[in-house]
Amino acid sequence: MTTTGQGPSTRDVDTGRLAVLLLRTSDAVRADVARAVESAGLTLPLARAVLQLDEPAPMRNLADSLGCDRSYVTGVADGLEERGLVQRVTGQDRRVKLLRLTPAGRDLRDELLRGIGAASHLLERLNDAERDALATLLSSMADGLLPSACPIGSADADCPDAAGR
Amino acid sequence: MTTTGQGPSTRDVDTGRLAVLLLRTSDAVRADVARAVESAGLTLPLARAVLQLDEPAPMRNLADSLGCDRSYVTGVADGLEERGLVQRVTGQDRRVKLLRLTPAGRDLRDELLRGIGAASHLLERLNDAERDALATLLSSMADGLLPSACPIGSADADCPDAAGR
DNA sequence: TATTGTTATACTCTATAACTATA
DNA sequence: TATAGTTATAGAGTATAACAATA
Repeated sequence: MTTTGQGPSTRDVDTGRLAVLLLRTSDAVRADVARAVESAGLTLPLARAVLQLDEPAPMRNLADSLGCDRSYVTGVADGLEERGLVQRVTGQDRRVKLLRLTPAGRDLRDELLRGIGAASHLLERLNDAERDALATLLSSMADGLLPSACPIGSADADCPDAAGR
Repeated sequence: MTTTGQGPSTRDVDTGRLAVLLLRTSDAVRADVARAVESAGLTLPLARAVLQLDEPAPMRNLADSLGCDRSYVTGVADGLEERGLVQRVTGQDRRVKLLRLTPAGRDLRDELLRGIGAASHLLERLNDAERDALATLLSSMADGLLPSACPIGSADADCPDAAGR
């Protein structure tokens, strides 16, 4: 794939092609995931929030890890609360609200993971070794992206000084 | 990454996690790409259309390969035509309109690829071998997705019976 | 009758700005 | 003064349905 030795900035062009290929592939995966998620009665954004909530997290944290604005998380939390999937829990810092999965929310999260896996047709084209390789590569890239919940060892329960903020 | 031997449907769960990781990573790449594209004066959808148009393609084909509706491509084509990046060319089947990059369009496409490559910070974390591996994996997955332009050897210029339709 | 591209319209996702309550 | 969450609103992206021209 990497076309070698064709002058300057060729490397950027190759990287550009790789980025475009990644977008194209991920769009198809996204469509697979969206189908699985909708058949579980959720929209994609709501589902992604549920999948992010392995641990209770301040809404602000969720906004960061979802890459969206705080205001958007309000609506997401409303939707999830209506469905009985999360609870808002006031933090020690009383400005903060943590989102915590209910038992129903945890069940749905597990079901979502299975459903998404079963519906991911594009990933089915890879054998076990290839999946491992892909996971490793993506992890290298994603390393450093903001994590879902609180950084380990945060001084108090509401993780006051999360990575970089 | 693949947690082995923990009961049934564990494989689906692992696949689900991989799909979620892919979405998360691709979102970050998308953000990188969007920045590069905007600094070239285009929106992301317009840019993706330009990048898809290595060869002139019927609008319907572009809709398929972009994974969107025909009606949306009308607006995309309008935007690109306004900027002098593409021309609409009536096909042999006179219902069909091909989108063809102008010289300015081709120049911009090349510039976009360079700009995107230079702005893809996440991909910069991979060395050459890792990029090749990623490209290979993504290609395996994307193989079979509808191609941008006409399938090679289409009977007449407007590729009447494109893959599967 | 079926298909291409177009138009008009509406919906979903998401951000911006201003507000409140804490800190 | 700065930050967390909320509200109201606006914008981007995209689809749906009905239509004209062509096959």
